[in-house]
Amino acid sequence: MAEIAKAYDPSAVESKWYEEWLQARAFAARANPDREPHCIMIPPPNVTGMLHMGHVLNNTLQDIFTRRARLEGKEALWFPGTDHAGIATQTRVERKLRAEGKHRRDLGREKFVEAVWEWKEEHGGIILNQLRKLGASCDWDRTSFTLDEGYSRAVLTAFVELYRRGYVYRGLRMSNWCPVSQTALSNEEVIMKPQKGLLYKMRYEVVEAPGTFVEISTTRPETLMGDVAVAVHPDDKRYTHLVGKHVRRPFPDAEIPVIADEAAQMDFGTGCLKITPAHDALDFEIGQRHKLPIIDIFNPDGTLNALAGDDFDGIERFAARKAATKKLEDMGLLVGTEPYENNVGFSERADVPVEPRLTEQWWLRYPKVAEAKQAVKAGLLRFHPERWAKTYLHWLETMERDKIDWCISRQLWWGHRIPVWYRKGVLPAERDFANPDHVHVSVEGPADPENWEQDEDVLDTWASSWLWPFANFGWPEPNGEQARELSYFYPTGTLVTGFDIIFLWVARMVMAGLEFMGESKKTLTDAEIAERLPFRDVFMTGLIRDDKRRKMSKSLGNSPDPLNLVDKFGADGLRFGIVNIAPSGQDILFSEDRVEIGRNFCNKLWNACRFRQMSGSPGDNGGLDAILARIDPERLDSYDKWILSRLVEATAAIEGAFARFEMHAYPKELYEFFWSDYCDWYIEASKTKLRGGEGQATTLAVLDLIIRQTLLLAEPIIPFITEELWGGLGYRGEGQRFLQDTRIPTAEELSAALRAHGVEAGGAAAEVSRVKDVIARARALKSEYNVASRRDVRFVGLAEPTDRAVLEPHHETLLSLIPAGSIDWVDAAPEGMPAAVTALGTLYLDLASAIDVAAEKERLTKELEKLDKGIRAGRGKLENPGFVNNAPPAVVEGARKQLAETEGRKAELERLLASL
RNA sequence: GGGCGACUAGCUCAGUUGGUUAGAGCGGCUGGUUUACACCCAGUAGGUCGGCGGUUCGAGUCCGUCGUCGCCCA
Repeated sequence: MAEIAKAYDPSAVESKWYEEWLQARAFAARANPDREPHCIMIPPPNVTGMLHMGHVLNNTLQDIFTRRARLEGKEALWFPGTDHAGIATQTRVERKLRAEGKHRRDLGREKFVEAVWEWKEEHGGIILNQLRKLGASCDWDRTSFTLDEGYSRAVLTAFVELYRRGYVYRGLRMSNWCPVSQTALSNEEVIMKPQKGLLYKMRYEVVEAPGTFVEISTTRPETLMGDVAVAVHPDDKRYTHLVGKHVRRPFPDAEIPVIADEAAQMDFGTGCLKITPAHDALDFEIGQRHKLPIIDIFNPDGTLNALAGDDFDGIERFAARKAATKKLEDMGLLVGTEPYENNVGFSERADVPVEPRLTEQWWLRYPKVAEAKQAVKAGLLRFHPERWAKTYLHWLETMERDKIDWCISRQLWWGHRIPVWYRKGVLPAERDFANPDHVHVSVEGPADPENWEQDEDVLDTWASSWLWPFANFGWPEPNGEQARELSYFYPTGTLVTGFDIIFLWVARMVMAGLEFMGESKKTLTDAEIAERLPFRDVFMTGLIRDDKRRKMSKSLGNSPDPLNLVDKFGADGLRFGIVNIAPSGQDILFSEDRVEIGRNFCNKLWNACRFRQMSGSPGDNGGLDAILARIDPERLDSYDKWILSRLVEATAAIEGAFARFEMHAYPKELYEFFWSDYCDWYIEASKTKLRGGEGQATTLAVLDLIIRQTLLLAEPIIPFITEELWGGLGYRGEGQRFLQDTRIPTAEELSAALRAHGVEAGGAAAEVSRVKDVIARARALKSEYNVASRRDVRFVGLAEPTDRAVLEPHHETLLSLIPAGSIDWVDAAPEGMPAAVTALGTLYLDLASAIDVAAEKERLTKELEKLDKGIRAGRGKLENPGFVNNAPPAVVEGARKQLAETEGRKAELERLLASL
């Protein structure tokens, strides 16, 4: 590096290095028996999606895990790709068509799908390029897409296999219908939202007793045309006499029975429930129990049909609600309305209320549910933070208990078309799924396609992405290399994802892995579960919100474009910032000023290296041993030893953070060590030594050693700046291209290397902390007397000989760090000077002007009060036999020491006060 | 209705098997262009750790209970 600029400018550095990494294929990984495998599968973003802050956090974490693994000498694969996002993508293309006045049906299936592919080629992959800007170290040559040919084959194979194994069936059932997308949805794609609406109270006349009425409450009067009964609770004495009788449905005019069913809640409204089996899941069940007819009054697009009567035919459902209310009112049947809040299911993509609708769909009974639970219970699958395991288990248990199946068919064209063919000429009503002459299910399709018609529907996107961890390695028919990779990289290491898709994706991937990664088996042992799991650890990130706790959304305009943030803070700065503010698994309150710390840290790192460069000519930095060889252990002072032991500690702390998946602790530890300890104290203390003299070479080597390890510790989080500095300061070893080609020394290895070189780093901490105390108190005293900025002040010191002996070697450092012009040690307390009582004696500030006795008294008294509080606490403890007898000796000893020190300071303060 | 979580300085959060006199960043205030860094440095104010009770020699940390807020599932 020629000369380091004053401020770090990320933009040039970042694009330069990313280009170099790509050129060198630095992120390529392969099955390599010489190394431990480490594999992360990217949660595939929507192919036409754009990068948002959630992606930034999520992918930064994946990159951190991947880069750290590389530095640990593992074969690290981060597998990238995108999913086809059925509804989202299809909707976007349909919107474009609509702008041209066209509908997808005008194009026909084939042409429409072509149009979507064109859209995908044009807009797809943007998000992957955005990830490159972030520094993502994916093995890009592997970039996968869920509609790729090989991947599609896996999806169809899974369907066919599950059909053969009895998990997949076709059924006429209540499903969630999105009137905008006009497709069924799974439960997981329906978002419950509390809605403020009205509870309509209306009355139906009793047929057998004209002139008498029953009152019914409903939130959806527009469905009354589909009513087929009124239900009351069998124990409800108010209505016992009506059960078996009839009420009049006002329009279309009909007599419908009053039935008794336990599902009717006595305390809801009047206790009378209108039953509309075609448009409510509960009503459907009640209808089944009582063999009631089903009247579907809705069209697929959410308008009403002819069955609702001429008045309503073709009317949109919310307009119909108003019209029905009006009509009830006109007929004198509307008793009243009251404000009411209830939960309404919304389509995740289209954000409109879903209609419960009776349709024929393909369903999947979840496989390996027991094993999916066992995986967590046996500790084979771990969630971080751990509590998500409860959410996961709870969902699986509900799934099992309520026998909730997964609706996997979608009435779309963009996706994997369901590999089922129906014999032409066989009417749907007569279709026998057990008869292979009627229904053909296979990946290849029938041998005589002219006699068959393929199912129109496609599969849910999640029914393809749940195979992600193994379909990407060529399952079900991996070629030789893929087979080696599958057995090498699978099960993958850590899945990094948001808790919002724990059911949609995480739990399903687990079940898919358990079902397919190995021969078909009904039940699995723990050992088999361990082999088949798609990943061992699931790291859950929080949701990013704005600083007012609102979700980030386009409509609110509170969602910053990550690339703008990259421009502003650098990719490194953004990465550091976002990980630093992300608490473990909780919502993250994002604001730009909270990310500044990342940019600032990079600048600090940059300038610390700049300082090193300006402090002396480079030495051999080509490896840890080369640097150690430049250190003369005899010349290390306590500051050197202290910072080296802190380096080992920081290395260990970061190792611990990774081991425990405490990612928020990682940037904090780095920051604390490098900024607070190294820059604020060590560098400042080393400046006197760096001015020249025999120790200079050793000090420079210590700087080099600290920076080297810091760059290695920091690279996973800030890869660009570390790469730049790594090369610039000559750390690149023989034949190495990048920082990542170096193995990071563990804390143990580092401390062993230091010991082997004769450096005993431990033991200096206590001394350094006392010296720091002296400096801090001297600075505070200066500040108190408004001479903080003066470098020439004189201090007079009074200390026990042992304490003075400790301070003696630090004389120059004290002068430089306080700063002070001189410290003169005396044997008797001087008069008329304000004083600071430190851990190593008392320092008097020699002021030219007279001391303000009153102010000094106040200051000392205040400090005395603080000490008294501590002394009371300390004595309280030590006078308590329970504490002395029960607490660990080290704790008791610590308390004694502290009390003694505090009492010593107190005595000194009292003496000072008395002397005033 | 079932479940999960949060409550610590003005704000956002650390605080790992209970053990010094509870910390950081931002913000506030004071003073500083001392040749690494104003994306900086030094100093400083600010907290009955949501309330109450319990266990313990010792509780921000464990247990109970109440309160407030958030999320998930039905």
